[in-house]
Amino acid sequence: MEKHRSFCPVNLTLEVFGDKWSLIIIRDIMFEGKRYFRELLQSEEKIASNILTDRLVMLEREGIISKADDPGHKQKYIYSLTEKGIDLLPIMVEIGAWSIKHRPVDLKKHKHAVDLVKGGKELQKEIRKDLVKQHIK
Amino acid sequence: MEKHRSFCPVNLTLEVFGDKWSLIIIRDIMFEGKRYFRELLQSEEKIASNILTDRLVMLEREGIISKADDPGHKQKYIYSLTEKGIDLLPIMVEIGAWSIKHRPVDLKKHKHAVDLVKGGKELQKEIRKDLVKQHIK
DNA sequence: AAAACCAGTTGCATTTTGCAATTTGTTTTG
DNA sequence: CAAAACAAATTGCAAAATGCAACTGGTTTT
Repeated sequence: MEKHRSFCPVNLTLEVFGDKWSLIIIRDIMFEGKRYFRELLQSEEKIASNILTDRLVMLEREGIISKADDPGHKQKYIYSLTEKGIDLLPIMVEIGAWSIKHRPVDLKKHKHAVDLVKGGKELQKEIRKDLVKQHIK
Repeated sequence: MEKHRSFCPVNLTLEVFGDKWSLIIIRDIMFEGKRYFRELLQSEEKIASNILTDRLVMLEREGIISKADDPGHKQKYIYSLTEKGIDLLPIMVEIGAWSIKHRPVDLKKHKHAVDLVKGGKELQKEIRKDLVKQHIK
């Protein structure tokens, strides 16, 4: 039985990403190239394995990522972004822009984020193309 | 003593907005023209008064909104967006766009959101100007 | 003077999160 | 082949956040 607090666009997004971890996972898959549980566990912010499990299940249920067996390693799974997940790129970029302007971002450590924000729609389009290549089919 | 999980742009944004309510409040101030506690309490999603109090304090502490006495009503306070708050507009628009594309948004009820997304950067610039006029100085 | 309004506050039950240890099975190493 | 390391979780439990309803002290309206 699915239930929504409302059918407002902002709310419907918060119902998926309104927590401290979901977008961290998306960030690591999208920008750090992480594809495995163990890799995602290594985030700078130190996500706990039970939370990671919970979020991966939720993100898969919501159609934002997909999970597939790793060919050649029976107990490994590879996580991919779906198109719905890749479509989060513009949100991530705007979040980056706001954060760089208004929060104490470590600019040296996150130069790639600065570049992405400065790169505009053209760079975004390229990154999107790479993501599609890496994640979709 | 302030402490961050990391100095990544995405994380630093989540440290402020990584919950189910903060952006709902921003939405109501930004797009619904709400300025008072009682008005914000009337959100469609039914925020509880203690949560609202908590988030307004946090958002003010983070410099995203400001709180001022209402002239001519001793116990009323008026909440305004700061420039930092108004700068969230592009994030809200991208959230709206993603949600309209991928989540079960009620398009009839939220036609203004559809318009905003379709309006592009020009409309966004106008809305920004209105917000500055209404909220800053 | 009474009723309604205002911005919260309080108390308490439920839910979510955080952390460390453990589990079940699979690969790799010596 | 046996032992160690790796993989994706699961479990148990304490702490923090959330949700809900009732209440508070004061102000404005009727």
